[in-house]
Amino acid sequence: MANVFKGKLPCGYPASVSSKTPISSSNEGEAAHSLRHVAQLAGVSVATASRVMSGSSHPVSTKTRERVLSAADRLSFEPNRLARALVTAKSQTVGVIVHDISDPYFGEIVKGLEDGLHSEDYRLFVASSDRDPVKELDYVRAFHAHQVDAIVFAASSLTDPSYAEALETLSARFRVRGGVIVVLSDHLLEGPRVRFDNRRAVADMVGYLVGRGHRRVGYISGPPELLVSGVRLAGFTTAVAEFGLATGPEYIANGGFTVTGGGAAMGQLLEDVDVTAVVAASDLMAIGAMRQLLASGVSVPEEISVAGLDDIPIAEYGPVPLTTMRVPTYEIGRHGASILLEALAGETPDDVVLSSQIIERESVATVETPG
Amino acid sequence: MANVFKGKLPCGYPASVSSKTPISSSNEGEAAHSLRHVAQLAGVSVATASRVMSGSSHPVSTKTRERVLSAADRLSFEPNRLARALVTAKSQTVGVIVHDISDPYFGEIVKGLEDGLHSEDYRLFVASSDRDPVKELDYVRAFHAHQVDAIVFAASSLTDPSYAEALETLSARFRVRGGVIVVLSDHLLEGPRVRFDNRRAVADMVGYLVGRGHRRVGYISGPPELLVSGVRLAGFTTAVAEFGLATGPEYIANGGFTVTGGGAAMGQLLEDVDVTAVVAASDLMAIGAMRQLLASGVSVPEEISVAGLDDIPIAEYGPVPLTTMRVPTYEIGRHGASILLEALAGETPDDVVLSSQIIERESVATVETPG
DNA sequence: TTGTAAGCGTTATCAC
DNA sequence: GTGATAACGCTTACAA
Repeated sequence: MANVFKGKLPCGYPASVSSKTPISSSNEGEAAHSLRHVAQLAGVSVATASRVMSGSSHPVSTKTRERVLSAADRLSFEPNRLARALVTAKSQTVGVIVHDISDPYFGEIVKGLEDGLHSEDYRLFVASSDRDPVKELDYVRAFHAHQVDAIVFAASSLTDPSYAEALETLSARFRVRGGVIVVLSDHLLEGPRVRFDNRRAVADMVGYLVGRGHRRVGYISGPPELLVSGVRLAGFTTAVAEFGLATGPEYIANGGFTVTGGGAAMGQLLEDVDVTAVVAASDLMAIGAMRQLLASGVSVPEEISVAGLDDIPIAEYGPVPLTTMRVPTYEIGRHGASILLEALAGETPDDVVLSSQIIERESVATVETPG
Repeated sequence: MANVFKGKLPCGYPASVSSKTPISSSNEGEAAHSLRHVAQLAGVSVATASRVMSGSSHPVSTKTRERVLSAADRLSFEPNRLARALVTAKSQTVGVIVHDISDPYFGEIVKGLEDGLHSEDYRLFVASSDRDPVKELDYVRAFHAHQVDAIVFAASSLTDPSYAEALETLSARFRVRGGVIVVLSDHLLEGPRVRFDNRRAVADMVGYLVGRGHRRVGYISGPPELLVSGVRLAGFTTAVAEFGLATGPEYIANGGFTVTGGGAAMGQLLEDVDVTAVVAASDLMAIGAMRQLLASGVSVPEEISVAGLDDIPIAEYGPVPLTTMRVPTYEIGRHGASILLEALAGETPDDVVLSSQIIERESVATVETPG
C-alpha cells in the first residue's frame, strides 16, 4: 500500500530502497557495531534484537533469542548507553559532589556509594567543588546536562547566600526533569538523606571529656564557610553551656579543617586560655594541635588532652594515637546508595540515621584535680 | 513542490501539518526544555538555535543570536549532552580506573585529573576495581558502553594472565571506536603515559640507605598480584646486587600494601634476619613496620631505620616522621590530564617522565659502625 | 544568513 | 512472536 511512489519522497527517502541498508558488505571487526549489525547478522529486525539485548519483557522465541545473542557475541556488541538513555530518559549515571576527592573522608563516602551502585549498573561521576560556590554550581549544571539520574551531595553546603539561592533553583529544575537528589551531609537541600548528627557528636565528645574531669576545654573549629562547621560548633557551645564549663570566645579558634590550621589554632589557644583539654572539629586539626603541643613542650595527654572527630585512618597512627569520635563515612556512602536506589525506584525512602561512637585511644587523660 | 500529498505520507507524517509543532500552548517552566522550545520562543529554526547554543562556526546574525540566547536564558535551557554526544560521537566524559578511591594515593591522582579536565568541560567517571580482575574488566566495558572519550588507568595492572588477555581485547575494541587510553601506572597497556620510575625510586632509596652506612637492609614488598609490586621489588633486588648488600629471600617479606600487613612482615623480618634498616614498598606498610618495631621494644631509627615510598599525607604524622620517597601523585594526574587532552585533540603527546625525590624526616639513622 | 530534514543508536508503539 | 517506524534531542549537510 505504501510504496506506490517513484523517486524522492517528501521525507527524503528514495522510494523503494531502504536507506537504512548500508553499502558495505563485510564490515566485521572493523568499526563500532550497532544493533543494526547484530540484527542483520541474526537475520531479525532491529526491534527484535533490541528486545533481547535490553532484556525487554516483550516475548521473543528462544530460537530467535539465541541467534541474536550469538550474533551480538560474534560482533562483541556493546549497546550504546547514550542512545538508550536518550529514549528511556534513564542514563544509569549518578553524580556525586564532594569538597575534595583526595580527602579520605570523601573518598570513603564515594567508595560506599560505588559499592552500592556498581551492582545495580549505575556509574559514578565525581566532582570536587574545592568549596568554591561557582565550581559547585557549575558541576550541578554539568551533571544535569549529562542527564544523571541522581545527584548526591556528600559535601556540606556552603554558607554563601547567593550560592544557596542558585542551588535551590538548579536543584528544583533538576527535580522537574525527574532527577533525584540525595543528601549525605549537613545541607540546605531537602531529599532522601543519611543523617549523622554532627551537633550531638561534638556535644557527646565534650560530655566524655567532662566525665574525665575536664572543666576548661578549648575548641578548634572548621572553616565558617561550611555549614557543617557551624553545626559542629553549635554542638560544642551547647555542651559547654549544659555542663557549665568555662566559656568565652577565647576558648574557640578556627583551624580551617587542615593540619597546619589546627596547629596554628592550638598555638592561639595556648596563648589565650588555660585549658586541660581541646576538642578539634576534625582529626586532621587534632593532629596539627598535637604536633603544636608537642613542639611547644607540652605533653599529650598528660598536660593537655586532645580529642578529634571523624576517625580518619591517620588518627590511629599519629604522634599520639588519637581519641576521637568515629564518623561512619563508608556506611554513609553505602546507605546513601540504598536510599538513592529506592528513590530512583519511585519509593519514598526513610532517612537513615547513623550514630557516632567514641574511639578511645591515648590522647585523652583523666584530670585528677578538677577545677 | 513537496506538499502535494494528502493524508498520510509513507513516512508517517500527516501531509500539511508539521507534527513537530506540539499542541500545548504554554508550557513555560513546567517540564524539561529542548532546543525546539528555545527555537520556537526565539522564532527561529532548530538548526539556528543549535548553531548558537553549540558555539558552531556557522554564521548567525547578531540579532538572531541574541534572540536565541535570551530565549535559552528565559527557559533556563541546558542542552542535552547525551543527544549531542550521539551525533558528534564525543561524550565529553572520561573514565578513570583506580584500585580504591578511598586511598589518598589514588584520590590525589584523580584530583589532578579532575583539575586538568574540568576547565576543558570533561566529566570524570571513577571506578574502584578493588584489584578484582572481573570488576575492572566490567568497568572497562561499562565505560565503553557509556561512550567515554578516554579511559585512564591510574591503577597498576594486575598480574592475572587471563585478565591481561581480556583487557587487551577490550582496549583494542575501545580504540577502534576512537577511544583514547592513558596510562598513569605500571601497566601492560600501551598509550600516552605519565611515567614514574618505581624501579629506580626503590633503588635510589636503597642507595640512600647505603650512603648512611647500612649494609643489611630488609624489604617489605607489595602484593604480588600487582604489576607495580614486581617493579618495585626489582628495584630492591638490583640495588642490593649492585651495592653488594646482604642478600637472600629471608630479607624480603610481603606486606600486602596495608598497615597491618606491614607490621606482620616486619615481625617476620625481625625473626629471620638481623637488619639495620628496612625499606617498605609503601608508606602504609612502613608505618605498620614502625609500630611493630616500637611495640617490640626496638627503637626507630636508633636500632632499626625505616624508609617508605609514596609520601602520603600520613607519612609526616606517624609515630616517627617517616623518611620516604615522594611519588608525585597529584602531578601524575595533572600531567595525565594534559596528555589526555592532547591525544583527544589528535596529537601524539610525548610521555611525561616524573622523577622522585627523597623526603628526609626522622625514621632513618646513620650507622656508625657498619656491619 | 536561514531553514529543511537526515541521521546518531536506541526503545516503544503499533500493526500484523 | 515479529517487524516497521516514530521518537528521544541534538548536529550537520544541503538547499535556498
